[in-house]
Amino acid sequence: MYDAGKGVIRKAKADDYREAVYMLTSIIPLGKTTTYGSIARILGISPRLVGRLLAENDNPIKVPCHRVIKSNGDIGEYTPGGKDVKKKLLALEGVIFSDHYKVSRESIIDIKEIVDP
DNA sequence: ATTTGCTCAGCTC
DNA sequence: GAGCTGAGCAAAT
Repeated sequence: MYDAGKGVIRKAKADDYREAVYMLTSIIPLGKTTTYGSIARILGISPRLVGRLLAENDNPIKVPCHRVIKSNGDIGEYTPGGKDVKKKLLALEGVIFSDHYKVSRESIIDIKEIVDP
């Protein structure tokens, strides 16, 4: 982001991406999941960044980080409570699981399908 | 199915 | 200032 008027350049750091990541995460429909890679690709950042930002999210209510999983369908990590809680939450929302820690591919959608259907 | 290499902001030394 | 770490990804084996 740039603020040319003041000649101040705000570096595109985690703070700037944070908003975008949160927004994208919060628009994931109930019962569906997305991958870190999808988000990262839209924002033009690396997948690990997405995870790092979500890990530091200060608003778990508004940002359902549990709806973001790995691209291979496996659940990533989950700071508040661990994977078990994450899986439980997802299952409760209607996400289909093929294995104990793997989400069925049908419950995974690309974030792009949401922002640009 | 498993191993390997890549990525890049943040934290630590 | 240099190096390690990590809520991952993708390609090669």
